Amino acid sequence: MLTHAEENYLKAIYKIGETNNCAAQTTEISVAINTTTASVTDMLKKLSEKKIVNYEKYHGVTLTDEGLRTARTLIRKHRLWEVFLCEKLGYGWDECHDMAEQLEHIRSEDLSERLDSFLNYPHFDPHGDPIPDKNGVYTRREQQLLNTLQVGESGIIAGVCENSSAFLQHLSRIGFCLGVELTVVEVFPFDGSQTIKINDADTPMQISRDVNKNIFVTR
Amino acid sequence: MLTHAEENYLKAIYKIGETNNCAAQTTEISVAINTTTASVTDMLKKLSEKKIVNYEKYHGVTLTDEGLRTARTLIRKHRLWEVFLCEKLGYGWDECHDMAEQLEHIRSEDLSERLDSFLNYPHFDPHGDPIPDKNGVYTRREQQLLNTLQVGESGIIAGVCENSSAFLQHLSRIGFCLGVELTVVEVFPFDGSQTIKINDADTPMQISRDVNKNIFVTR
DNA sequence: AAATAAATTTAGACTTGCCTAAATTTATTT
DNA sequence: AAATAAATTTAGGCAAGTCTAAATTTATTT
Repeated sequence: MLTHAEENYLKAIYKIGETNNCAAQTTEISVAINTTTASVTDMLKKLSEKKIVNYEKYHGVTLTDEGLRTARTLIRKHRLWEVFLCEKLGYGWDECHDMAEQLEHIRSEDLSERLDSFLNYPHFDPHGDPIPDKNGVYTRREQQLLNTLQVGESGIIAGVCENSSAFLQHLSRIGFCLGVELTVVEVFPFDGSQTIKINDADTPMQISRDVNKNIFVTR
Repeated sequence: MLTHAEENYLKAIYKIGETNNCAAQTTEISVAINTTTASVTDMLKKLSEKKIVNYEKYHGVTLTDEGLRTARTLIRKHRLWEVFLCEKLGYGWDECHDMAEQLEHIRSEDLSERLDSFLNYPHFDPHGDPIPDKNGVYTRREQQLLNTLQVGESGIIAGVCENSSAFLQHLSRIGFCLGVELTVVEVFPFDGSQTIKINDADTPMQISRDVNKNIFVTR
C-alpha cells in the first residue's frame, strides 16, 4: 500500500522514463515533484526497499514491473477522472488537472472500472492523452508535433504535451481544441513560428514556437 | 487550510455534538476516529489554536462558527459523493462509505456545486441522511426510530443510524431499503423485537432490537 | 470527606516527508 | 590528467500525526 507521496513519485518517474526512454534522474524528479533533490534521494531509497523502483546511486532510477503496473493504474485513474470532470461536470480542459491529481489517489477495489463503464470506455482524456485499460494497456496514436509539419501539410489536433492552464487557456482563446483540422501556410525558420489556417476558418493565424512545439497532430 | 486528519476530527466532533447535543468528549472522539485519547488531546490543542474549536481542558470540545461551517461542507461533500457512487456508478448503500470518506477531502473551488447540479440537487443521501445545501442549511425530517412504533402503527423507512456494511447488507437481505412501507404487527417487550409486515409482502417477519433501534421511519 | 475509579493530559518517542547545508561522486573543461 | 562544474548524496533538523506509559484531574463510591 503506497502513500500519496509515493504514488506521486511513481507517476513522475514513469512519465520521465516514458518521454526520455531512459532512467529518470534525481534532478528531473525534483523538478517534476517540485521538491529538493535531497528529498528525492530519500524517497528513492524507500521506494527501492519496497521493490517498486530499481535505484542505483548516482545513476538514476527506473520502475520495476510492479512499479510500472501501479504507475499505469494511477495514470488510468487520473485520465478517467479528467474525462468525468470535463464531460459530466462541464469543466474546461484547463480546469480539471488539479482535481484529477487528487482524485487519482482514491483507493478502491474497482472504482476505476465502474467509472470507465459510466464514461463509456473512453480511449483518450480531454488533452488527447491515451487512457490505459484495466490491464494497463494502451495504444499510442500515430502523431507528431505541429512544428514538424511542412508548408502545405495538414493535420488534426490530437493532443498537447504541456498541461499548464495558462497554455490550455491560450489554446482555447485562439480556437484550438482537439479535433480541429488545420493546414500550415507558411513556416518561419528564424523563430520557429508558423502561419496556420484552421480549415473551417477564413483568416490564417500566426502560431509561435512556444505553442506549436507543444501540440500533437495526426495527419 | 486543514489537513485530512484535521477534517476528520472536525467531522467527528460535529457528529458527536449533533447527536448528544453537548460538548464532545476526548474518549468519544478517540472511539470515532479510532485512535488514542492522547492523540486526540494533541489534536484538540492544534484545532483550538486555529480557532476551529472551543476547547476546555478536561471539559470537552465544541465547534466554533468557522468549524461548524467547515464540518457542514464536509458532510455535504460526503453525502453528495455517496449519491454519485450509488446512483451513477451503481454501488450498493453498503459499499460507498469508505470511498466517500476519501472523496470528501477533495479540495476544489466549486466541485460540490457542480456535483450537486449533476445529481439534480438531491436532498438525501442513500442512507436517508439529509444533504446540506451550499450554505450548510438542511431540514431535518420528521422521523422516529422504528422501535418506537406501537402495534398497528405504520411507517416508511427513511434512514438508518448505523452505517456498517454488515448492518446495511443485512437490511438489504431482509428486503429493507429506503421508501419501504411497513406496519408493526406485534411488539415483544422482553427482547425489544417486533413482528413487522412489509405492506407489499405477504408474510410478516421478526425484527430484532439490534435492527429496529437503528432504523428511522416517517409516518 | 477520604478513597477509589474513570477520564484526561503530559512526556517522550517513532515515522513520514520535507528542508538546508555540507560532503561526495560524476561529468566536463582546459 | 588535473581542475572545475554539475549532479547527487549524506547529515542533521523540523512539523504532522501517531503511539505507550506515567502523571494529573474529575467523578463516583463508601
